[in-house]
Amino acid sequence: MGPIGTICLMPVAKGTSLDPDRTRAAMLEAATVVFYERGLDGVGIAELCSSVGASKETLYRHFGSKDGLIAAVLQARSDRNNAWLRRAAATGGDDPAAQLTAVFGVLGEWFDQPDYRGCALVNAATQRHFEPAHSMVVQHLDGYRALLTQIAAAAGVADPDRVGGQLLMLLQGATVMADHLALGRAAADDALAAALPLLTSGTD
Amino acid sequence: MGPIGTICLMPVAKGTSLDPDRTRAAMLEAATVVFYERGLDGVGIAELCSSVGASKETLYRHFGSKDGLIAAVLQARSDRNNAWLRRAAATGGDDPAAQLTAVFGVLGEWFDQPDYRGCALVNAATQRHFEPAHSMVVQHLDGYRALLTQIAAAAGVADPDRVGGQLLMLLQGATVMADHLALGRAAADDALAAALPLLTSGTD
DNA sequence: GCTTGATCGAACCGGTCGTTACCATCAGGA
DNA sequence: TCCTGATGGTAACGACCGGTTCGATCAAGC
Repeated sequence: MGPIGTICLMPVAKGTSLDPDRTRAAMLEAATVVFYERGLDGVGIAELCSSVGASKETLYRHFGSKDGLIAAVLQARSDRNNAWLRRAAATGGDDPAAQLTAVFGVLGEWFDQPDYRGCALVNAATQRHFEPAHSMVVQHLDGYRALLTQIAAAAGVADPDRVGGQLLMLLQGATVMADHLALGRAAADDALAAALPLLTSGTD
Repeated sequence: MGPIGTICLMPVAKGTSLDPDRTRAAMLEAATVVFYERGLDGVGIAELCSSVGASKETLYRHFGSKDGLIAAVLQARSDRNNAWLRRAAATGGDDPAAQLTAVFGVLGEWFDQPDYRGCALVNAATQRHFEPAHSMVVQHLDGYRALLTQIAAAAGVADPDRVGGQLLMLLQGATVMADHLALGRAAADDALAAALPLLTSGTD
């Protein structure tokens, strides 16, 4: 397994700074990719720094510690993924079924990407090692659940909270199975097929 | 975080052997508990050995390496969990819905246990570090899926393979959510409620 | 009684890791 | 022009870990 590659930004010389926090952004992006691909313990600080052409001291000035870097990476990923799903749901207009279909549609696209490795937040919390991961994954999943509950409520189901949780179960189950069983978008399609009836079963 | 505690068996003196492979069983049980609780990298060989009162040499004679020990632990857990679900399904008699209810019933009991930490196989594959974990989790999930597909087929659904996969999604999603969101048996109940309609929707 | 083999305890090795410190360097502002 | 500050590079530190080896010890079988 070679070095990280392809992420190197910041072709600056010894003492240049080039941008106030462009360095921080480059580190965050490189860490996001490599932590997701190889796990939080699969890459060390030294390799991470050398891959972006930065020094350890710079990393520690920006993030304080490896855990601080991990927390920043996870927060960014959580925000981005939640925004993805919400933007997708918005394309469904006012139809809850269309919203749900759109959500599982982008999910399927994600599953098909060759570097798909499951949910970064859940993975990080699983390979726990530091505490913030737990509260971050809770916040992350609650963000998903809020969106799904909102869709369920718009569909007029009897118990939106419960249906929202069930939809999140299907989403997470598909995420896990697409990862370990390499199912690709088929996992999202099957999950959607199981999810759609939930929107209409308990309606009033 | 103190030592492992409470697992210590084998109160044997220096050169006694007490049992041919009782030592092996004790190591396997201690490793099963602590690997599940603290992660594969959360405990070292030295602590594991001292917790059961064994020496490193004995561990390496029995398992060859830490990865060998992990593989043995995961295989035992996979076999045991699959047997659990199959035994539960058997209590449902010939009624597929009753079988499914029984399966999610034992799942709920599991979720309620205070030391519940999700699926050990999936967790191990997530915090990858050695290759066998991947094929083992595939085999593990396929065992689950075979059972669920069989139930779906008995219910007479149009596409048992597809429904089996959807049921496995609900099972895995509930497993993940019960872990990180500490939902307990409610997760299994909600998953069952979403699963039962799948048995009757596409029947012929 | 002696041999065989399993075991413990301890030391040891090579490696990796996160973190800190120091230094030379260079850009930009006073 | 000089100072300030962010930077890259290097080295070192302390801790831990997986794995190996060795000697002492004791039970069991011939």
